[in-house]
Amino acid sequence: MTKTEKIYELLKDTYPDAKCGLDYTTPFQLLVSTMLSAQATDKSVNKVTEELYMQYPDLDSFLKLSQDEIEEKIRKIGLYKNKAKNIYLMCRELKCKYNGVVPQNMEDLMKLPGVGRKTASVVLVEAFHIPAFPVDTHVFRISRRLGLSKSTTADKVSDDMMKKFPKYKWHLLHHLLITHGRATCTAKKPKCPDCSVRDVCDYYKKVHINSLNNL
DNA sequence: AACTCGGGGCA
DNA sequence: TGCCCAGAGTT
Repeated sequence: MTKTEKIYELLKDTYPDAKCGLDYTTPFQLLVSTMLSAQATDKSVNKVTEELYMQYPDLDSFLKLSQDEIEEKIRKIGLYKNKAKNIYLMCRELKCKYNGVVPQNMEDLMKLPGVGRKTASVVLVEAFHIPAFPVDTHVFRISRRLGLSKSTTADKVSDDMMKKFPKYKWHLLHHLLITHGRATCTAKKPKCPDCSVRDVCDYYKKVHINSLNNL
Protein backbone atom coordinates (compact mmCIF):
# COMPACT_ATOMS: atom_id res chain seq x y z
CA MET A 1 0.00 0.00 0.00
CA THR A 2 1.38 3.41 -0.96
CA LYS A 3 1.65 6.29 1.46
CA THR A 4 -1.23 8.17 -0.14
CA GLU A 5 -3.45 5.09 -0.05
CA LYS A 6 -2.62 4.58 3.61
CA ILE A 7 -3.42 8.19 4.47
CA TYR A 8 -6.74 7.99 2.66
CA GLU A 9 -7.82 4.71 4.27
CA LEU A 10 -6.78 5.75 7.78
CA LEU A 11 -8.57 9.09 7.58
CA LYS A 12 -11.66 7.44 6.15
CA ASP A 13 -11.78 5.07 9.12
CA THR A 14 -11.18 7.90 11.56
CA TYR A 15 -13.87 10.22 10.18
CA PRO A 16 -16.57 7.95 8.71
CA ASP A 17 -19.11 10.75 8.25
CA ALA A 18 -17.01 13.65 7.00
CA LYS A 19 -19.03 15.97 4.76
CA CYS A 20 -19.61 19.56 3.71
CA GLY A 21 -20.52 21.67 6.74
CA LEU A 22 -22.42 24.32 4.79
CA ASP A 23 -26.21 24.15 4.55
CA TYR A 24 -27.64 24.60 1.04
CA THR A 25 -30.24 23.16 -1.33
CA THR A 26 -29.12 24.50 -4.72
CA PRO A 27 -25.83 25.24 -6.52
CA PHE A 28 -26.59 28.96 -6.25
CA GLN A 29 -27.01 28.73 -2.48
CA LEU A 30 -23.79 26.74 -2.17
CA LEU A 31 -21.99 29.40 -4.21
CA VAL A 32 -23.24 32.17 -1.90
CA SER A 33 -22.54 30.17 1.27
CA THR A 34 -19.01 29.38 0.12
CA MET A 35 -18.36 33.04 -0.66
CA LEU A 36 -19.55 33.89 2.84
CA SER A 37 -17.36 31.23 4.44
CA ALA A 38 -14.07 33.03 3.82
CA GLN A 39 -12.36 33.52 7.19
CA ALA A 40 -15.56 32.47 8.95
CA THR A 41 -16.80 29.22 10.46
CA ASP A 42 -19.43 27.19 8.64
CA LYS A 43 -21.61 27.39 11.77
CA SER A 44 -21.76 31.17 11.67
CA VAL A 45 -22.45 31.06 7.93
CA ASN A 46 -25.28 28.57 8.39
CA LYS A 47 -26.79 30.69 11.12
CA VAL A 48 -27.04 33.64 8.74
CA THR A 49 -28.10 31.74 5.62
CA GLU A 50 -30.85 29.79 7.36
CA GLU A 51 -33.10 32.85 7.48
CA LEU A 52 -31.62 34.42 4.36
CA TYR A 53 -32.43 31.49 2.09
CA MET A 54 -35.91 31.26 3.59
CA GLN A 55 -36.75 34.73 2.27
CA TYR A 56 -34.37 34.81 -0.69
CA PRO A 57 -33.93 31.23 -1.93
CA ASP A 58 -32.67 31.86 -5.47
CA LEU A 59 -30.88 34.23 -7.83
CA ASP A 60 -34.00 36.16 -8.86
CA SER A 61 -34.85 36.96 -5.25
CA PHE A 62 -31.25 37.99 -4.59
CA LEU A 63 -31.38 40.34 -7.58
CA LYS A 64 -34.08 42.31 -5.78
CA LEU A 65 -31.66 43.10 -2.95
CA SER A 66 -29.48 46.21 -3.04
CA GLN A 67 -25.85 45.94 -2.02
CA ASP A 68 -26.68 47.71 1.24
CA GLU A 69 -29.49 45.26 1.94
CA ILE A 70 -27.20 42.27 1.36
CA GLU A 71 -24.70 43.92 3.66
CA GLU A 72 -27.36 44.22 6.34
CA LYS A 73 -28.37 40.57 5.97
CA ILE A 74 -24.85 39.23 6.40
CA ARG A 75 -23.55 41.76 8.91
CA LYS A 76 -23.08 39.08 11.54
CA ILE A 77 -20.34 37.50 9.45
CA GLY A 78 -16.90 39.07 9.26
CA LEU A 79 -15.57 40.79 6.12
CA TYR A 80 -19.19 41.53 5.27
CA LYS A 81 -18.54 44.65 3.17
CA ASN A 82 -16.37 42.87 0.64
CA LYS A 83 -18.63 39.85 0.65
CA ALA A 84 -21.81 41.89 0.13
CA LYS A 85 -20.23 43.77 -2.76
CA ASN A 86 -18.97 40.58 -4.38
CA ILE A 87 -22.27 38.73 -3.96
CA TYR A 88 -24.15 41.72 -5.36
CA LEU A 89 -21.91 41.90 -8.43
CA MET A 90 -21.74 38.12 -8.79
CA CYS A 91 -25.54 37.85 -8.98
CA ARG A 92 -25.71 40.41 -11.79
CA GLU A 93 -22.96 38.77 -13.79
CA LEU A 94 -24.61 35.40 -13.27
CA LYS A 95 -27.83 36.81 -14.67
CA CYS A 96 -26.53 38.62 -17.75
CA LYS A 97 -23.49 36.53 -18.72
CA TYR A 98 -24.69 33.06 -17.77
CA ASN A 99 -28.45 33.41 -18.12
CA GLY A 100 -28.87 32.94 -14.38
CA VAL A 101 -27.30 29.48 -14.36
CA VAL A 102 -24.28 28.68 -12.19
CA PRO A 103 -21.43 27.70 -14.57
CA GLN A 104 -20.10 24.15 -14.31
CA ASN A 105 -16.46 24.83 -15.19
CA MET A 106 -13.49 26.31 -13.38
CA GLU A 107 -12.77 29.15 -15.83
CA ASP A 108 -16.24 30.68 -15.83
CA LEU A 109 -16.72 30.24 -12.09
CA MET A 110 -13.44 32.02 -11.37
CA LYS A 111 -14.45 34.94 -13.57
CA LEU A 112 -17.31 35.69 -11.17
CA PRO A 113 -16.59 38.52 -8.69
CA GLY A 114 -15.41 37.17 -5.33
CA VAL A 115 -14.98 33.64 -6.63
CA GLY A 116 -11.45 32.28 -6.45
CA ARG A 117 -10.11 28.82 -7.12
CA LYS A 118 -11.14 27.51 -3.71
CA THR A 119 -14.77 28.62 -3.94
CA ALA A 120 -15.01 27.47 -7.56
CA SER A 121 -13.62 24.06 -6.62
CA VAL A 122 -16.12 23.64 -3.80
CA VAL A 123 -19.05 24.42 -6.11
CA LEU A 124 -17.76 22.05 -8.81
CA VAL A 125 -17.26 19.15 -6.40
CA GLU A 126 -20.21 19.65 -4.05
CA ALA A 127 -22.94 20.85 -6.37
CA PHE A 128 -22.00 19.21 -9.67
CA HIS A 129 -19.80 16.28 -8.62
CA ILE A 130 -17.14 17.43 -11.02
CA PRO A 131 -13.64 16.48 -9.82
CA ALA A 132 -11.73 19.43 -8.33
CA PHE A 133 -9.56 19.86 -5.26
CA PRO A 134 -10.40 22.82 -3.02
CA VAL A 135 -7.41 24.04 -1.04
CA ASP A 136 -8.15 25.98 2.12
CA THR A 137 -5.90 26.64 5.09
CA HIS A 138 -6.51 23.15 6.47
CA VAL A 139 -5.59 21.33 3.26
CA PHE A 140 -2.63 23.65 2.78
CA ARG A 141 -1.27 23.00 6.27
CA ILE A 142 -1.92 19.26 6.41
CA SER A 143 -0.58 18.50 2.94
CA ARG A 144 2.64 20.19 3.98
CA ARG A 145 2.87 18.34 7.31
CA LEU A 146 2.15 14.98 5.71
CA GLY A 147 4.73 15.69 3.01
CA LEU A 148 2.14 15.50 0.23
CA SER A 149 3.01 18.93 -1.13
CA LYS A 150 5.82 21.37 -0.48
CA SER A 151 4.37 24.07 -2.70
CA THR A 152 3.92 27.56 -1.30
CA THR A 153 0.77 28.56 -3.16
CA ALA A 154 -2.71 27.07 -2.92
CA ASP A 155 -2.90 26.62 -6.69
CA LYS A 156 0.20 24.42 -6.73
CA VAL A 157 -0.92 22.47 -3.66
CA SER A 158 -4.19 21.74 -5.45
CA ASP A 159 -2.27 20.47 -8.47
CA ASP A 160 0.02 18.36 -6.29
CA MET A 161 -2.91 16.74 -4.50
CA MET A 162 -4.70 15.97 -7.75
CA LYS A 163 -1.55 14.32 -9.10
CA LYS A 164 -1.07 12.19 -6.00
CA PHE A 165 -4.62 10.90 -5.57
CA PRO A 166 -7.03 9.24 -8.03
CA LYS A 167 -9.88 11.50 -9.14
CA TYR A 168 -12.57 9.54 -7.41
CA LYS A 169 -10.91 10.15 -4.04
CA TRP A 170 -10.65 13.94 -4.26
CA HIS A 171 -14.11 14.78 -2.99
CA LEU A 172 -14.02 12.70 0.17
CA LEU A 173 -10.34 13.39 0.81
CA HIS A 174 -11.07 17.11 0.81
CA HIS A 175 -13.62 16.64 3.60
CA LEU A 176 -11.42 14.20 5.46
CA LEU A 177 -8.54 16.68 5.54
CA ILE A 178 -10.75 19.52 6.72
CA THR A 179 -12.31 17.38 9.42
CA HIS A 180 -8.85 16.21 10.44
CA GLY A 181 -7.59 19.78 10.48
CA ARG A 182 -10.31 20.95 12.81
CA ALA A 183 -10.29 17.96 15.15
CA THR A 184 -6.65 16.93 15.35
CA CYS A 185 -4.16 18.49 12.94
CA THR A 186 -4.86 21.99 14.18
CA ALA A 187 -2.75 24.98 13.20
CA LYS A 188 -1.61 25.57 16.76
CA LYS A 189 -0.72 22.71 19.10
CA PRO A 190 -1.66 19.80 16.83
CA LYS A 191 -2.83 16.76 18.78
CA CYS A 192 -0.25 14.37 17.37
CA PRO A 193 -0.76 11.74 20.10
CA ASP A 194 -4.39 11.37 18.93
CA CYS A 195 -3.54 11.39 15.21
CA SER A 196 -4.39 8.32 13.16
CA VAL A 197 -1.91 9.13 10.39
CA ARG A 198 1.07 10.14 12.50
CA ASP A 199 3.06 7.07 11.40
CA VAL A 200 3.19 8.41 7.85
CA CYS A 201 3.52 12.08 8.80
CA ASP A 202 6.72 14.05 8.15
CA TYR A 203 5.79 16.64 10.75
CA TYR A 204 5.26 13.99 13.43
CA LYS A 205 8.58 12.34 12.56
CA LYS A 206 10.35 15.66 12.91
CA VAL A 207 8.69 16.50 16.22
CA HIS A 208 9.24 12.97 17.50
CA ILE A 209 12.95 12.97 16.61
CA ASN A 210 13.42 16.43 18.06
CA SER A 211 11.80 15.40 21.33
CA LEU A 212 14.10 12.37 21.50
CA ASN A 213 17.13 14.58 20.90
CA ASN A 214 16.04 16.83 23.70
CA LEU A 215 16.11 14.03 26.25
C1' DA B 1 4.56 38.44 -1.37
C1' DA B 2 2.23 41.45 1.72
C1' DC B 3 -1.79 43.88 2.96
C1' DT B 4 -6.77 44.49 3.84
C1' DC B 5 -11.29 43.32 5.08
C1' DG B 6 -14.06 41.90 10.44
C1' DG B 7 -17.95 40.23 13.59
C1' DG B 8 -18.94 36.28 16.32
C1' DG B 9 -17.64 32.05 18.82
C1' DC B 10 -15.10 30.04 22.09
C1' DA B 11 -11.43 29.26 25.70
C1' DT C 1 -10.19 39.55 26.81
C1' DG C 2 -7.64 37.61 23.07
C1' DC C 3 -7.31 34.53 19.41
C1' DC C 4 -9.04 32.30 15.41
C1' DC C 5 -12.16 31.22 11.59
C1' DA C 6 -14.23 26.03 4.39
C1' DG C 7 -10.39 33.47 0.98
C1' DA C 8 -10.14 36.83 -2.61
C1' DG C 9 -8.81 41.32 -4.56
C1' DT C 10 -5.52 44.95 -4.93
C1' DT C 11 -0.95 46.93 -4.91
